[in-house]
Amino acid sequence: MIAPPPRPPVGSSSDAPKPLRADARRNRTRILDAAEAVFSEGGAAASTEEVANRAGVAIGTVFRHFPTKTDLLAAIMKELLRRLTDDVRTLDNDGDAATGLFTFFARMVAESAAKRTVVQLLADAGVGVDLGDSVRALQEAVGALLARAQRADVVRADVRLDEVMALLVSTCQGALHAGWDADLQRRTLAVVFAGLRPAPEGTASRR
Amino acid sequence: MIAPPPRPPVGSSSDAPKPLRADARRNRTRILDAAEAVFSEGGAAASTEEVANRAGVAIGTVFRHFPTKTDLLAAIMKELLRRLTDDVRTLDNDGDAATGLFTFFARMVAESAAKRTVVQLLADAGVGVDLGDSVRALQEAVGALLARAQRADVVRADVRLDEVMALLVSTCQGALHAGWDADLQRRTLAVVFAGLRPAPEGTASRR
Amino acid sequence: MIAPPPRPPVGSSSDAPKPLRADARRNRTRILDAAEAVFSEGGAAASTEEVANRAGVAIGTVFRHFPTKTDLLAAIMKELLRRLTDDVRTLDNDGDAATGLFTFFARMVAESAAKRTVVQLLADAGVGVDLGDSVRALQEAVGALLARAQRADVVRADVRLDEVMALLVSTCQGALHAGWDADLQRRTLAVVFAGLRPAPEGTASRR
Amino acid sequence: MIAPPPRPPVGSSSDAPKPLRADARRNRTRILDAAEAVFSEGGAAASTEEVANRAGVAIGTVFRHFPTKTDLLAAIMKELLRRLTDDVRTLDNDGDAATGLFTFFARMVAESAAKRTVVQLLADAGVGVDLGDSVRALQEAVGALLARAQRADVVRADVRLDEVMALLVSTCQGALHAGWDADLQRRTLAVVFAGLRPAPEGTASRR
DNA sequence: AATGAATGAGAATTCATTCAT
DNA sequence: AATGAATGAATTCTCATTCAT
Repeated sequence: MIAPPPRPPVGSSSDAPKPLRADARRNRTRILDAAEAVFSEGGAAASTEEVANRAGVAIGTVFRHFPTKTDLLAAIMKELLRRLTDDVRTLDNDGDAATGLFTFFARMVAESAAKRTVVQLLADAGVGVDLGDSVRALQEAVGALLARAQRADVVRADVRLDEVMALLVSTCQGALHAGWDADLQRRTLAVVFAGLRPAPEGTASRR
Repeated sequence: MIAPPPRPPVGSSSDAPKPLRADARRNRTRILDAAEAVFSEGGAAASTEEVANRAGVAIGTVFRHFPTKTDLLAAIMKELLRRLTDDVRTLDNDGDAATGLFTFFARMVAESAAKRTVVQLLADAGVGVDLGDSVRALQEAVGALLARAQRADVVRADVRLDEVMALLVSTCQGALHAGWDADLQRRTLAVVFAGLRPAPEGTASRR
Repeated sequence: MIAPPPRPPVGSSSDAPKPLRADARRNRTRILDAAEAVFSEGGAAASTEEVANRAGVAIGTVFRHFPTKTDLLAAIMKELLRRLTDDVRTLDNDGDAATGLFTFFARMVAESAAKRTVVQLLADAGVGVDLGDSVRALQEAVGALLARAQRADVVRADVRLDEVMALLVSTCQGALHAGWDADLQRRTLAVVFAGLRPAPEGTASRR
Repeated sequence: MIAPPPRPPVGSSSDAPKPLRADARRNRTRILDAAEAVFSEGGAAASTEEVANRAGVAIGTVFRHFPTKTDLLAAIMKELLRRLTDDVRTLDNDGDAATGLFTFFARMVAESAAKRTVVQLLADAGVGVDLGDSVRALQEAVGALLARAQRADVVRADVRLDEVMALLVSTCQGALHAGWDADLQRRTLAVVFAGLRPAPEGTASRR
């Protein structure tokens, strides 16, 4: 007579992290790792079967942990966003208001260049994956970094979080194209960073 | 008077634009138009059948003109790149060295925001599609624009074509994400443009 | 720019019987025949692949003709209902008002006993398959038969089409159970028929 | 006082109701209840996992009690048949020879209409489920009821148990189709009952 | 005995591509 | 050249059943 617990809606924020059996937790991790690798290489179009192979589990196991492919994609991306957010917060607490934002920006772009993950996934499968909270968390963390940078007067006061995020995402997305070597990365960021810095004394910034 | 079949352009693999029957040429055009629309809406994952439907031809006809789906994708993108290249050249011949590069940049980003085409395709199917010549042509055209802008002293002398293209692609890719309204577009570009402009007199640009 | 003709909704009554190519029509027939056989034997749970094998076509061909398994089931059942309806109409036009209804009833039960088709399918997959028109057609045809039988005074006047159909379906469904040999069939129908006949003179039918 | 394990009924294949631990017996009951509910709602295609959920046990527990899904289905149906048989016997011992058979018939059909159980299951999974003894028991009980009804002269003498069972199963099966409301049920049964009653005096029943 | 994770064989469906008409 | 039917591999997802904990 007891109704079965309804499957939690995809992407819901109540990620009830109920304690898993040891083997289950081990597999979950393996699957996430495999998925990150597989989707990084092949984009969201890569097959779930390939993920299972790479993780060394049967296909059914993947689907037991992530009932749909979308759930799996969402899980990877949330994990990634969590790591990034932590990273930003650390930079924010570390000190050096002058470089925090730029450091993070550069670091994220570098990582994108190495792994297609973030961006490729955002571009491909972005639709239909609900990441709400995770994205917001990252945004707020970056917001703090930006505020500090502005207080330290290394970023123009009229720059808003909006466009910083936009530039960040854009540059990361760009970074995964063939031909972006470390040098191009540096030079591209140099332009962006120059654009963020305050125009010196008498210079009217033409917007 | 019918021109003799022109020698295939260097580096292209069998573009042989051999003379087509009138109906065939008409179909080719329709297919390209339909494909651009379909792939813009649904990404490279959209089906070739859908393209055929939209073009009002049978599926076989699509494959007669473009032996593989990849060929079709390549053709669309070449066509697009050609249009862009023409656009740049026009701007270059028009005059106003001071604004050409910025105008083109802004125009392309705006178009990206409206149609997913360029970027979506680059992101999705980029792999395996050979666009060599077309991309080079666009790059050279932009290069000319950049050179003029630098001569007019509205872009820093040490900025290279490389990073301009990188910024262009990145920003376009960013532009198709939800939430990029016209205002965000303007503010994001403002940062990039500010980054491209020469640092006024005594300011040392820290790179 | 021309929108593709939308796939007609499942079970819609506009079965646009557009002229098919010869091979396509041949395959369609083969598939329907195979499907009738396969689903008769294994119930609606039988696999579409099995249908394809039996029909001697590839699985894709089955799905080209019937976009979902449900469509295929609906098609079989409509076909069957059509045959039955024709059968009833013939009996209705033939003459002998006294026996028409009983003959049809018996014939249908006999057929059910031989092939599980009708009933099995109705029972299994009935849900979700829209047969509206086809069923109504059969019902009306039987209604005519019933009316004649009542005018000929071989069926009680107070019997309604409703319960005749109910008895028909029930008996057919029963007929496919193991153990229904011809004799049991005859005896079971005898009871039903006796129940339909008018109670003689002074007998009050206790309902 | 606990009864000793009864000797397994003749003809059954290893029903060995060996004494179970208290919790095991409780689980067995819960599983059976859950299974009846689940399969009634979703037909035999419903998943065993769903049964486990509804019963509040793990899937492994279900399979420990019933090694295959078929075993579980068989168990439900046996249980159901047992209840029905008890019901018939009670009616048989109760008195009122004139109405016993009709009452039971009507009651069973009504129950079918409410719960798909009996019939749906018979139709869906009937194949491969061995119910031998249980069915026989029900049949004998109904046979007794029939004999009494015939002795009381409310059922024709030439009606055999065979066809009574056939009518019963058929009508139950029919009863679960959509549209069988209480009224249709009554009218349909009225025809069947009229068919079972003796033809009054001078009327020759045409069989 | 119970638990619940893992397995892996299907099942339905899609789609690029081929080929007979 | 065009048509559109046929092909069949690939993909996502389900579920009965097994097995380690």
